[in-house]
Amino acid sequence: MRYPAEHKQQTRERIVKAAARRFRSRGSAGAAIGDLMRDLRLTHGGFYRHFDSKEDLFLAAFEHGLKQSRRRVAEAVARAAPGTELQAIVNTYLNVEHCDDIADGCPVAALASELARRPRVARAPFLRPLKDHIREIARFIPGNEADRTRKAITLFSGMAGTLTIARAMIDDQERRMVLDAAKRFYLDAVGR
Amino acid sequence: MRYPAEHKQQTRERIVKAAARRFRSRGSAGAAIGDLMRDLRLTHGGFYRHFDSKEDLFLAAFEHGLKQSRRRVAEAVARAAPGTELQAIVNTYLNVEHCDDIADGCPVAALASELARRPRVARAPFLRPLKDHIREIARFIPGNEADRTRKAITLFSGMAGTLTIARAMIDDQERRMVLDAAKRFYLDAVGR
DNA sequence: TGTACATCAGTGAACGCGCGTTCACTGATGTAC
DNA sequence: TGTACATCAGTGAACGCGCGTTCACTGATGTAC
Repeated sequence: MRYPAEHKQQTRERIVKAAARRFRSRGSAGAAIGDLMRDLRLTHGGFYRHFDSKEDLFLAAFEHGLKQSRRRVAEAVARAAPGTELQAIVNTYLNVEHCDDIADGCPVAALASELARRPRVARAPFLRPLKDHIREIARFIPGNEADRTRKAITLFSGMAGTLTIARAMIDDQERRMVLDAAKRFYLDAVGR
Repeated sequence: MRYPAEHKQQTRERIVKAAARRFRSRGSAGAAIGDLMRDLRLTHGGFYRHFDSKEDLFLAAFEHGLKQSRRRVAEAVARAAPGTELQAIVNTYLNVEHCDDIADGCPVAALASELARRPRVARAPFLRPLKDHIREIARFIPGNEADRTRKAITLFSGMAGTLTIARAMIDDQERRMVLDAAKRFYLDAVGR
């Protein structure tokens, strides 16, 4: 059967969205194309009308996840009182909801170690949007240009590491402690 | 053929050592038992004389990696002039050699996201030695007991996150920049 | 002291399963004439 | 205006491969008698 003009694009977006959740939750190796498509009421064969390979989808899913993150940051900044933007960013990242919601959480916290294992060439397209994201955070850090960038990447990668460790914790209270400790630490250190 | 008394224990250790390197380099899904054993001039069948399952080995490999890390920290502390232990720890972690040597590097930086995906019960044995490690770092942080622990876990998880991001970078100079920025940041923030 | 038997680390074939990818096919709609 | 053909998102069987795990077997050494 032939589908309306916009149909293909919509299907692609549905696949990317679902994949972005799945990859973050289970990792690349843990997320099977067949399962993904079945959940969308599609069959696995159709997948290759939209993507060249699983790796192709992985990139699209990572980009989608980063876009979500950037939107979250932008919203937090918009809601923040002038001068408190950076605190808002840290609060949006280091909280229990974000920690518990890996499926829709920061793709860097969920997938960076897998990214690091890919060959150099394969990493380039992942890094471009990642750097854009970091640049946006840098805007709200005091200091000169170079200083802001350095602090932004330290803050961002540090928060991602903390989120990952917090997710490995078993006890909910401990998880909260880890997140709160880092929150205070960064607000204190970067805001200075 | 029957082997000398100590032989089995030695073989087990060889497997754990090789696995600890392989898991960190390639992740759990990327490291196959067959390849691992072949590299050790053994056959895959023999593996199950030493371990119940791949997961069993994964735990042993993680513990081994953490032991390596703790030894490195202990050595850095021993070499450090009194009062500079914390700086020594940060310098030992956030440097290009550690960054380039994922196979023998911090297992938390390499494997924490995989750990976080395991079911709660499966995580407990991984967390025990991890907490010991963090407690050791806490010894060299100024402040009261609770404060030290909080700062130690923030520092450690933050550095692990930074190391992971640095490993994803393509440009060597950029990698160095990321590591140096974090080094300065943490020395400044924690030493205070 | 010598002999028969038990032990068990290691071997390698085999099993079963999951997964990424391919491919011939479907059939409703758009298009050319 | 009507008809024949092209298009192409989606289907589902099939392929090929890798991998974790099992299992019957090997054979040198330790042990019981």
